[in-house]
Amino acid sequence: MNAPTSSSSDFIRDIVAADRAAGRHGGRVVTRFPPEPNGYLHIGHAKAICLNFGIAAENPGGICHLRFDDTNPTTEDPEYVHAIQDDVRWLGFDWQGNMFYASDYFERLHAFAVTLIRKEKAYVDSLTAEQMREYRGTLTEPGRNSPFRARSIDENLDLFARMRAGECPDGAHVLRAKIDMASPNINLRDPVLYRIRHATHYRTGTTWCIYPAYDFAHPLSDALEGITHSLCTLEFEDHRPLYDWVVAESEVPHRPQQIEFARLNLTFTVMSKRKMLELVGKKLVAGWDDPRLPTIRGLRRRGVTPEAVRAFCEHIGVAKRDAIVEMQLLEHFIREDLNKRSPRVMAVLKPLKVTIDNFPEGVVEELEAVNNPEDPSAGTRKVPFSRNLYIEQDDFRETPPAQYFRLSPGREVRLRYGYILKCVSATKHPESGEITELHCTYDPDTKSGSPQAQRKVKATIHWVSASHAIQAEVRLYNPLFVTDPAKIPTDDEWTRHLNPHSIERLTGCLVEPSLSGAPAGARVQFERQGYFCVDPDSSPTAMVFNRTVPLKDPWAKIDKSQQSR
RNA sequence: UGGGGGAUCGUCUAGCGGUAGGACGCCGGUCUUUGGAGCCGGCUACCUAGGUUCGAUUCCUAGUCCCCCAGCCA
Repeated sequence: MNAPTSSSSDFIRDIVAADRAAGRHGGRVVTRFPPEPNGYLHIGHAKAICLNFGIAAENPGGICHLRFDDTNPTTEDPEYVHAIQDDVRWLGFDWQGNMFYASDYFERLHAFAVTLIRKEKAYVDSLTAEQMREYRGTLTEPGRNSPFRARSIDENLDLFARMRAGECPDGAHVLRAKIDMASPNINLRDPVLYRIRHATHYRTGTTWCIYPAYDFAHPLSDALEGITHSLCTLEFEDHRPLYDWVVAESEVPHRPQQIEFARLNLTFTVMSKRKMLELVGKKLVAGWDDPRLPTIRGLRRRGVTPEAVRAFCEHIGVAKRDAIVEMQLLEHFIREDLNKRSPRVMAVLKPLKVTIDNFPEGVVEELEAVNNPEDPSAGTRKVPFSRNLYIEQDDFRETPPAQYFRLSPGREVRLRYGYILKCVSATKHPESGEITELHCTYDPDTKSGSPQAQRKVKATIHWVSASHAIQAEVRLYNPLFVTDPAKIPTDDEWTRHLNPHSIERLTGCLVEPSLSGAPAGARVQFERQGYFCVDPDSSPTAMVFNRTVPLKDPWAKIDKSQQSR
């Protein structure tokens, strides 16, 4: 009992393992990731991707297909098809040539529909959408049979042919399964199998004007591809009897099995395509790759690595209960991953000028800095040190509170990789009283790493050399919502709950010169400021950095204790 | 008062009749030539009520609460 279990174990993997052990499907395991190309992939999709591709990879000979569920011509676009492939690949998965489109099955799907009509398992209904809704009944009342339900096979065949031939306007008829209008499961009350849509499909053009519905196309696509385990989210549980009905009545040789799991929800963000589309459409975010969005592209632009996403997905597990995962958990995996791979550099977000009065003018000393204390192989670099520096405004207090060990008049701190610095005086703006410059002295005997550098001071601060530092803009990304979306009561005007400070732009930041020419996507950790990623918009003279994980002020404890005094 | 699902620390998850485990988070300590890192310690959970059993988170019964379903979306 209570034996430690592998992190990649869940009820679905148990089912798959049991099926293999029982020799079902000839011991084969074939899964699929079936997005509709009507939007960009997000972290919720990443969960499904990791699950489907993961299960395939764990089972000898297992494969996972990528299939575009493109059965609705009005919402789909090749832009999404490309983006989806790109994102799946970026996440590190390979469909090994097994990429399919439901639209490639349209002819075969149509043939199945004709077969169903011949078996009197499907009929053409000519009720309007509103009438159909009335006939369907409610959750508590059974539905009634459509007056068209009794049409003859020949009439149905003829009508269905006319539908296909384009003789009927949108909405004139639909093809419905003949199941049971009194079923307590509403999905079984003669669901629509085909509808008329005079629209141009991004792949089949105007070849078709009738399109199969999800409930018809999906199970048959699975069957056609030999999918063994068709994993989908919980809201399709009620569709499983229909899924099985379609597969059974269509008499396909292969019987895939639908298994449902809970979709991923994250605090302080949205995962619904509809809402994301609204944010993008109303320009409340910059685009699908806005780093505040939980899209794969947004995460990527923020500097999140595929390894971090996969580690997160593996950790959250797969279960049937509804869950809302805390954003901090995702951030934990991002930090953990970045911590190992990000070189540390010094940066000053809110600069305060410092002049070292006893350091000669015009002299530049090269100090050696460690690139990554956790990875010796990352090596070292030279950082220029001179008479004029900038430090972080927060690293100086004119009247230091208790427990504040950084600079203040008369106090000493160590400059990271450099010398001990002593503050002599602070210059103030004559009117605002704002500190504009610090005059300091340094102790030449305290160079970092030198044997004489024994003296200890209470704090170490970071800095950049004024004449060497490069200009930067830093974008700080905060939670998208002020209130957790799960707690927002109504659906309308939900965008009012967006955090007005979800992005803060800091211009005039300074970073050390080693970052000059850092490519877009390069990840760094600014000493004490967090993890940042070079944005594609970056220019060599004024770099743009996106923060990957919201910052918790490391000194907050001190400041808090100050406030409460 | 229809049908389908689900309830374990604040959060996510393990458990399959035998001392309720892990992770995040939080709290405290420690280290310090960055820390938000590292290290050490602590925190809090089986929806309820019955029953079966030597023993129930696990099995049974009855409740309670939560989620999903009435698109010609997927």
